[in-house]
Amino acid sequence: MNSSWHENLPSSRKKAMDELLRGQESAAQLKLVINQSIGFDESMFVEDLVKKVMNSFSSVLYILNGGESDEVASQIPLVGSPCWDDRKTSKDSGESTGKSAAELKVKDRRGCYKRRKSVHSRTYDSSTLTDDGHAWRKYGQKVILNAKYPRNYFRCTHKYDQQCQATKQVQKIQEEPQLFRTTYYGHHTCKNLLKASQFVSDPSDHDSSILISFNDSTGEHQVSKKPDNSLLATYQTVKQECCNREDSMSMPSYDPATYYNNQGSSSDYLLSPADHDYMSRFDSGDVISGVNSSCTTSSHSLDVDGIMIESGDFDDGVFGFDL
DNA sequence: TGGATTTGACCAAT
DNA sequence: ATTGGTCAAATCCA
Repeated sequence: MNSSWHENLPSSRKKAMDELLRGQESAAQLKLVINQSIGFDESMFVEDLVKKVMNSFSSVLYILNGGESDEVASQIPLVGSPCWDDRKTSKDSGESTGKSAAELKVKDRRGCYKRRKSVHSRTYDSSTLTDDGHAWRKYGQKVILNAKYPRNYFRCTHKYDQQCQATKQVQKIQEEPQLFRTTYYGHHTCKNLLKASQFVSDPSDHDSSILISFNDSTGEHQVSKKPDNSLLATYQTVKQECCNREDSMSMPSYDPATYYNNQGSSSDYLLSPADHDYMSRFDSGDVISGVNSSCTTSSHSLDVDGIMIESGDFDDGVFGFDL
């Protein structure tokens, strides 16, 4: 992600996008004002409306921007390319050509992945590893240079049956070994609706707050709970992210990711419990909100992130909360 | 026995 | 040449 997309646009389109961004910002501010002035029930209704408004902004921005995001484009293999994931097919074709399976395997894998650099990510720190509502499968662990703890790689369980491209990395934070840093890449395009009903936040958690860190240069943000003493009532999806080895991770359970599509200035926002609720409900729209998006590639979840990735290149604070 | 994890190897980016 | 992300065979486990 870089700043060129915005600079290179025709001036009329750029103006339109700037205007939309202002409208989006205003909607975000409106939400905050409303949250402070009305009751919980009304708040939920209003938040829903604001979310729809902001999604509309995001969708239009997305369309004006060409309807494509680096993230999505870079992570979905092209049909017919070596990465197009039908490993059975590639194996079968390998046998039919007479070349050794090993040789072909190596060739088939060429160019099948790229390093993440410009890809948007959401980083979330937590002292507990609890369920984020999705089924993950570990596919790798790597010792990282100058890092005391290894990095663990997870992909969505439905990568192959539903072509879901979501992945995440989990690593103990060296400075704070009691904390885990989870970085999410891509979006779930799987229909994993079973999880939604099980996604219940702990009422006791209302006393806690969340610290979100925005990083303008990278487009990243972090959401950390402080204090992190919450555990969800139900955890069920992470298959085996727990082990007892000292040099690895201790992952008793998984926290529902309270990361969410957000972007703004390089400031830290200390959210109120109400905001936490809000985030819990709308995060990952797919499984949590159930308001207007499902866990599909359609529209908003993707669009929003696509836009928000790039919005970091705008002036600080252009975006408040992206819903 | 099928699905999940482990772990060494492969490969692209730097 | 080094490093990080991914693959896939071997292994584990319910």
